[in-house]
Amino acid sequence: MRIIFMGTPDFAVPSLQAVIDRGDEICAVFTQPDKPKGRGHKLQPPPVKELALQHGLPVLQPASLRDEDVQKAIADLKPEAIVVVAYGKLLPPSVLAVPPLGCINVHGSLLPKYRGAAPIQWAVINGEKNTGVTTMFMAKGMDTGDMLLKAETDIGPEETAGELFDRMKLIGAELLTDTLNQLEQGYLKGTPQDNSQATLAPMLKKEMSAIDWSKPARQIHDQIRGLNPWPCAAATIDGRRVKLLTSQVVEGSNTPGTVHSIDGELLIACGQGMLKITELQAETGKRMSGKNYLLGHTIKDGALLE
RNA sequence: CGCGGGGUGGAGCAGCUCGGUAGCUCGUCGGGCUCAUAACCCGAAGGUCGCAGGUUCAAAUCCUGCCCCCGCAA
Repeated sequence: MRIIFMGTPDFAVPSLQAVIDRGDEICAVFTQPDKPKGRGHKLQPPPVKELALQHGLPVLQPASLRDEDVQKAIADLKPEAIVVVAYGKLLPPSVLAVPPLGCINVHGSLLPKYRGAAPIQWAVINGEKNTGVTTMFMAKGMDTGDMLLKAETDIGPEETAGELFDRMKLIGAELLTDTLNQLEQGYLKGTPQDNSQATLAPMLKKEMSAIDWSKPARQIHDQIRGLNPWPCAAATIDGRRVKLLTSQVVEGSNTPGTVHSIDGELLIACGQGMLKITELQAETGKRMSGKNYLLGHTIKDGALLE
């Protein structure tokens, strides 16, 4: 099949690999422009670009798809299908109309739930027991198109969004392969979404890292693992900003926000139950266990801010 | 030249400003003690203080260069 692939981050890499492995004719790979990243603000290529270049695929990085020249270029490529995986840009209607087989998207949720930019993280934050990947035909709205195939997966009670991400990008790649295979054979049809069941999973914001310790430990635990690895739930201990990376819900109770050192473990009282901080990272430090943190940082029993 | 923090026995930290005995918590090993406890007590092993130069009678500490790690920001 003659395909244009559009994608940007790590999540899209296995999907691009899957298309490559299928032996499709990839006439172009669209990805976001290189951006200054990391210390030193060096320009860094998106992961998808790196893989594309390794395979000698033509890479295009337009700032916008609304540009008429860009749209014409896409049309001139005459793709049979456009595959979009976490591209990060909206496709205008004129682009959606280009490929005869349609624009196929890989989305990290069981649609119509969790439409939007951060479906995986929100599923964890909300304490969902399972989630999945959906492939669909793209339509005008945000993740509103007709659904093609789904693959479910359980969410572990301690699993972080990052870990789930790493699993789901592989599931997504497999599902994409199945979807393309079946589309090629011509018997796969889209199923409309039940809009009444739709929920939104908007982009995460840094402000979400603040913890309300009056909430039940369970909820805070979900917040911590859902925001890991970015932006990460954070607390201020002795005036130092500390990211809380992983945790466990334990028995106990005290004024919400109170810090305790019990059995050498770092515990924080919540509105209901307590939270054992199993892994954290201080401002300038490496990530380490709560135990190790306590070895080098004397913490008096006291309240936490933020 | 985006801003900033850090590399010290196995782990996490202090010491560096005001150069001169290697410190703390934990772990490890040996011994003791208790009905018991995240136990406790006594003792021991274990460190090229990231690397290389420089200043000095003397450098973990001051100066220079390099390597590695990390936070912010994006």
